[in-house]
Amino acid sequence: MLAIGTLSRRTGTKVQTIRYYEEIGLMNEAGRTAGGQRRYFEKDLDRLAFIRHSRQLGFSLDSIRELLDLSDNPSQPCAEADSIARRQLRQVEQRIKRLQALKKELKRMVAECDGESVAECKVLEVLRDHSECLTEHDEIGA
Amino acid sequence: MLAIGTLSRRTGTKVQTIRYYEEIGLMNEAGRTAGGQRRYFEKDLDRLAFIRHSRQLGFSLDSIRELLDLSDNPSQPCAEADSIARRQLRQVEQRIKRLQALKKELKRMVAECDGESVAECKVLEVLRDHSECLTEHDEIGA
DNA sequence: CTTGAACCTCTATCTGCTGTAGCTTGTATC
DNA sequence: GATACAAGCTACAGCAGATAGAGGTTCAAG
Repeated sequence: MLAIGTLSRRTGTKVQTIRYYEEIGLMNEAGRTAGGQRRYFEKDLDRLAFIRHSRQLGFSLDSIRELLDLSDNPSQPCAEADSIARRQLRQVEQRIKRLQALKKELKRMVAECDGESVAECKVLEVLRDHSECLTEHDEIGA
Repeated sequence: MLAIGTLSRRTGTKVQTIRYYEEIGLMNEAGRTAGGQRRYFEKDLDRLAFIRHSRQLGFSLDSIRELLDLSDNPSQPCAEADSIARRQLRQVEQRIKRLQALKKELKRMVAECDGESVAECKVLEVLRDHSECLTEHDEIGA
């Protein structure tokens, strides 16, 4: 039987975060000692590791919920898991694209700044006037 | 005199967001009509445009606050604006790096999936076992 | 003068946690 | 068995950065 702190250490997850995952139904409700402390089995550790790893790959908690449901029913075809992963891949690719546009613009901004007074600062000038931008960047980098 | 809806349309900012910016002190408190509605000058529009453009380039509201302060005092040297922009550039570059590692891993995941049953789904398998990962990805893409 | 779009305030919600306060439990050591 | 104290517990507040809705008021065109 594992205490919550053990799961925490072994998965690199904050104790509060584990309790939070239970609260939102991502982790099953843990068994308790007579005194009310949570106790876990190895399978709970595996589930938590799955969640953390998915988070590291950028999946939302909702996507992870779907993936866990699939994982719990091993007889279905895995097309759905595949499509969730592809969706995530597309999102990551789009974010990269947007960030690269931002990077280009920021680079140009700082390259043109010659350290003169704020009055003629290129950085501030560009921020003031979007029309000076060379690239499109209409969405906020999320 | 411009109504809040006009600022909203001309900058692509939701009305609530403009009020939110006022609430947190990014926008100055607007003047009011006798009936209590906000009214703006062109300079407020410019300030809002500056904020939105900075947000599109990924600057945090705190950074924007600093940039606005600088912009309001045009006689100082612009080294500080420059360093804020450079910091932002570094952040963007790091995010791109992390996302590219994720992309690589996700690509491999979906490439190896052959549509068989969930039981042998590569996607789920990789999520279950971090040691199958080829790339490092220890931080969550933010 | 009437209509109705646009405005107002206030509060709640979202994502994904993280931190704090104040108290209780479990376990190792004496 | 007593004691110390790390680790657990609940409950609630807070972060960024908005966004949405309820329920009511104002402005401007016709």
